[in-house]
Amino acid sequence: MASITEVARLAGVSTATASRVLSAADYPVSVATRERVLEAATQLDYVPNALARGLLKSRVPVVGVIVHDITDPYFSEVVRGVEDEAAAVGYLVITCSSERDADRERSYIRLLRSVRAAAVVFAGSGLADAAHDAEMERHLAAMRADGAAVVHLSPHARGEPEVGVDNAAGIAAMVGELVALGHRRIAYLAGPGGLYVARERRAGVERGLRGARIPIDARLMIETTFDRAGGADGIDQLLAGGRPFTAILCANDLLALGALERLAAAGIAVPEQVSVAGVDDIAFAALTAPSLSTVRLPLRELGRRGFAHAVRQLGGERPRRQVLPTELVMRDSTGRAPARALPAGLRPAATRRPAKGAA
Amino acid sequence: MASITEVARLAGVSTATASRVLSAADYPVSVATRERVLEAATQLDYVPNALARGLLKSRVPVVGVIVHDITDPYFSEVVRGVEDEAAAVGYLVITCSSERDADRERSYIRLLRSVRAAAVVFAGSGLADAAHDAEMERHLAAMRADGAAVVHLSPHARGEPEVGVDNAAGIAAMVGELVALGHRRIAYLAGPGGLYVARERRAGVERGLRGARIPIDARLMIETTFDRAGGADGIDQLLAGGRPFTAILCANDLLALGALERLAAAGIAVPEQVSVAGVDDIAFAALTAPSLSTVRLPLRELGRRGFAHAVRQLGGERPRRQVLPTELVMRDSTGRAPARALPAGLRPAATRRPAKGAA
DNA sequence: CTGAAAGCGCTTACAG
DNA sequence: CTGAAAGCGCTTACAG
Repeated sequence: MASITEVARLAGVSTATASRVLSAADYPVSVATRERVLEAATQLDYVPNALARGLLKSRVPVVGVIVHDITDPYFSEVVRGVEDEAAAVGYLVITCSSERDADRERSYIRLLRSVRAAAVVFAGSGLADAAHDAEMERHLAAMRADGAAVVHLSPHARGEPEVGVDNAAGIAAMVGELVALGHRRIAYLAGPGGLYVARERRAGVERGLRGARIPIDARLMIETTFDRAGGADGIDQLLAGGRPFTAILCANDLLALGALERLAAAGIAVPEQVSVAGVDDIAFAALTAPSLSTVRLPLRELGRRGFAHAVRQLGGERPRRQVLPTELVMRDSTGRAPARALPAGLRPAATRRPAKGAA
Repeated sequence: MASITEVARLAGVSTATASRVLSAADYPVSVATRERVLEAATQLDYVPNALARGLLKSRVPVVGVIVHDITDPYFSEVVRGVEDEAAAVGYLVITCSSERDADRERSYIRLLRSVRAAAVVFAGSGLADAAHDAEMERHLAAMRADGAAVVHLSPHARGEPEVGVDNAAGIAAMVGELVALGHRRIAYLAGPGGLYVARERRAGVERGLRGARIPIDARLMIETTFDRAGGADGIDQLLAGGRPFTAILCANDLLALGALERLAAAGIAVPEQVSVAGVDDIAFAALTAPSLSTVRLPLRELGRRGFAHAVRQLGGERPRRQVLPTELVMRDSTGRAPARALPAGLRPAATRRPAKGAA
């Protein structure tokens, strides 16, 4: 690959001059010289070496995005947002699926530091773990000290995200909507208790319940993982638990999908016997049967804004925190509360359930 | 951030020695010296500068993956496979959503070259376009000349992929399965005619049909985009076309999802009135109602093998081409052929359709 | 408006 | 087993 030296030679100028026309946007160079350099560059198919430049600036136009799993539609949507914005300014995006594993996260951060990524955005929420947090804080401090931008899109140990979403308000609104439909016994599949975003959403549910003067029944609040399997498990626990409920709110759509599947398998009609709702509005939420009512999060926009925030940081600004609005999307999985609450209202055929034992 | 110079100084050795213990895996260094260097490195939280190293080797441990859209579950799955394998050897993966747009693809390749990515894997299929192909070939030749690895996971202008899947065999098998279920009038939503993978799949369908001695009816072969909207459009065209059919095979699952939605909206029962099948087996294929019969492609494995192939290329090997097997997954969207074929068998209520006009 | 030269942080012959 | 030195491809004061 041709280097700037070769371009300079072909154009009959010094590398300094070549560099100035090729990268310093507004450095004064005579028109004739400029043209000769440009001509030489295209002739040699010159592609600037970002490593050499990065070595000088100790920063390369690359942003790392730490996600739980790029395969999870929540995260691929956020990454796409980052990518759209990044592409516009010539940045490349590195995807890091950490599986919320401290070791993987650590090693990704290290690699990102080693390539001198200009920015890192944490798309997912932090997992409460003091030791890991402390170490992560050290890494991030080092990155920042080196001039890199760090942006969070979800709550974490070190506080609120630079660009986020009002999880609590969104889900509280959904509680309100369910209450308006006549539901008073609302079960909640809460996601992992250690995840900050899950805590925030749970707080929103409790706020919504309190707002409707509905006492919080701890036995209807189930901790789960954050995937479809968690949704199925949650349903099993609720049915086994024996506490009546007419609606199931899920801390995210994946949980709701799992719940819907499990409910269908048990022959329980949605929304006739139970209403189900989620949070996120991933692409597939509109395609389930019945289609899923959910709290829409502006995922792609979150990614876009997150990257834009990083760019501003890099530019020396101290951009202000942003909270993007959520939106209720009521589809077919929610309806008026039935006369008889589950699990008492279960049809005999559906009472079969795993022998896990009741609470 | 501490440099190797500082580590060397703290350890009381030359940078050459420090470099040798820190990176040259098996260079002979006395145990005592080695320990002092390692000690100094951890004490200073030394993170090697991949840019400096990359500048020397003119290659950085980073792989770019060109996808159509990271948000498409097909591609996020492949990317995850690449990532899993890459993480194991300390490589980072850069995601490039090109939207199959020549300009975006071009600019991504340029950026990838500028950061001296060690490898680039093309996850998606090429789009037939002579001018673009020629330019791409130039870029790739330049990358290869510079020692970078280039791997394709799908057919393209320059031929067969280094690691691929037998698209034609997979879909031909699905045709066979439908024939076994009594279908003889099989419609096909073919995807974009310009896409090599779509051509390959179409050839598979035709092969399957010929194998069953079923004449190919061009009016049942519909060109579409490769997304849900294309599936819906395809259904509209088939219904408007008036040619009888009892099954609809789709060139990918996204198309099948769109078809399923449109069919449901039209009140047509699947599989009672029509069978529907796809290709890919994306995660959601199991969750549709009815669940989708499809040709499973080992997407994650494709990504893994693709990256492994690149690594071998980088190691100077000339690894052989691989074709991964596909697998038929029959779920609930396919069944025995009905007595009356669509669209003649349509219930009156479902004949309403867009005023697009018939073929 | 232009150029000579130093230096970013590494690795690697070359010499000892 | 260890070190001095050159050089990868850029950018940027500094001088003119």
